Amino acid sequence: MRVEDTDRERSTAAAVDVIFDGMKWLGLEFDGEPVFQAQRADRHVEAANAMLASGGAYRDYTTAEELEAERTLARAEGRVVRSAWRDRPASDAPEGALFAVRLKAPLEGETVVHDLVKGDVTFRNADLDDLVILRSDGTPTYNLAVVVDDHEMGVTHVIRGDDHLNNAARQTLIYQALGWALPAFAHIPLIHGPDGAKLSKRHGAQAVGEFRDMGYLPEAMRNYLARLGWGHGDDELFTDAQAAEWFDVADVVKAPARLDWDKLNFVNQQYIRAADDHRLAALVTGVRESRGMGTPESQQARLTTAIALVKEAAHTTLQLADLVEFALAQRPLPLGEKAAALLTEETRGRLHRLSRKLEGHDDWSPEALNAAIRAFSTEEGVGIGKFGAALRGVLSGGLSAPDLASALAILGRDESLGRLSDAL
RNA sequence: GGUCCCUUCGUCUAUCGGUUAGGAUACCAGAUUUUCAUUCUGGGGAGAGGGGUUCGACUCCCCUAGGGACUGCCA
Repeated sequence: MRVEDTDRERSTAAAVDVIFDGMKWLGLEFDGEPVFQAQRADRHVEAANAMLASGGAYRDYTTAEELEAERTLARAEGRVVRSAWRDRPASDAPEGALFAVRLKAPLEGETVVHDLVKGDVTFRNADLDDLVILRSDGTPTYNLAVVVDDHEMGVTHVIRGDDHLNNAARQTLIYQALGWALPAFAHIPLIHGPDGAKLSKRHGAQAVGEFRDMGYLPEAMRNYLARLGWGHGDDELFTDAQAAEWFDVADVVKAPARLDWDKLNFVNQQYIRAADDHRLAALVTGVRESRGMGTPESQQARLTTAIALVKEAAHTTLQLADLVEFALAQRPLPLGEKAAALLTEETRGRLHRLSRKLEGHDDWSPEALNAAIRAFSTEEGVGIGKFGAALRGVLSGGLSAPDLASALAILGRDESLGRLSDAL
């Protein structure tokens, strides 16, 4: 684990925390202690000095204004930016002037990046500019730092977004200037938003933590994300172990994939079904808390029962919280307008008789209750539709609720009969 | 502008020269049903366009178009 924090401005403690939190939540663990790149600046500077000494780099005294002018000119001429100091003797340098250190890249020939995903990508060296490796304040830049750290940390595979494919060529030049062996490169496509625009850190970034807040399970995210840009036959749902066994960078798709909320929701639903009810209860309790709703310890058992009976309908834990809300509402429940309208004299009588029947009912399993409701319907000589909606309204207080038998089972005998008697 | 990358159903993908181009999701229809959902069954839906190479191209090559990345003393 390495935090690339060479940009001291952007890399705040909060920004770094987001990274660690996100990884921890996603369940992506790492070996050893994290390395903070900025703390290895001395090593990076040493490498830059070595390049300076061997002629692989040069001091650039160009001012910001001059650089800007050169940039416009270079663009107009359709060529890459070149510093005048590349070939000027350092003795020309103004006394005490600040300088940046640039890689002295070859002007001729070509550089080939052997990429595990994209294949061999060839760049003409003339199209590669002399990137800055040390800023005028003496701090190293990302491109130098990664090369030095990857080398010294023994990194064998550099797998990153394909927005770095161009950098791979220039970093290759740094490796060569330093006389180091290259790691294997694999540039994987970026993930785009549903509209096809790129989903990145600078454009309304979707930090992983946001998915947690939206009610997604980390294992569902792992599965969904793995399928974005990669496939293994017809397999859609698989474990981490299977993914690890099947995955090979070489199989990664070359084109960027779009994030599809519908499919993410479907995958998440599958994982919610498979998830442990107590774990889900804890998550739902958290969701309720963020909504300003408490879930007392005394309600936990009912919450867990409710989750077991309704979770198959939930795409997210947010929806799951909605689905169990009726079970945790406090008596007496307000009767919604619709439910009140359904409570005609006839229906009241019917629910009254049903209530008496349920009082004497021992088995409060959904199956038994379902049978009881059906039997009652037969006794009354009417379809369930005649009183089902009203019963639902009384039990749920207008909130969404599962089928009647499940709702009764979730609430339990006392609460169910209590809600009925409140309304009647 | 320049360099580089990419292009199979709406979306995610399978296919690695010979398939009725498969699956998932989404969508539509039907069934189930006490709301919503779930579940089940069925259905429509794709190789960007044009040239080659080949007995045969989604698969290989070229061109065009479209999309994207980079072009920073950011990462």
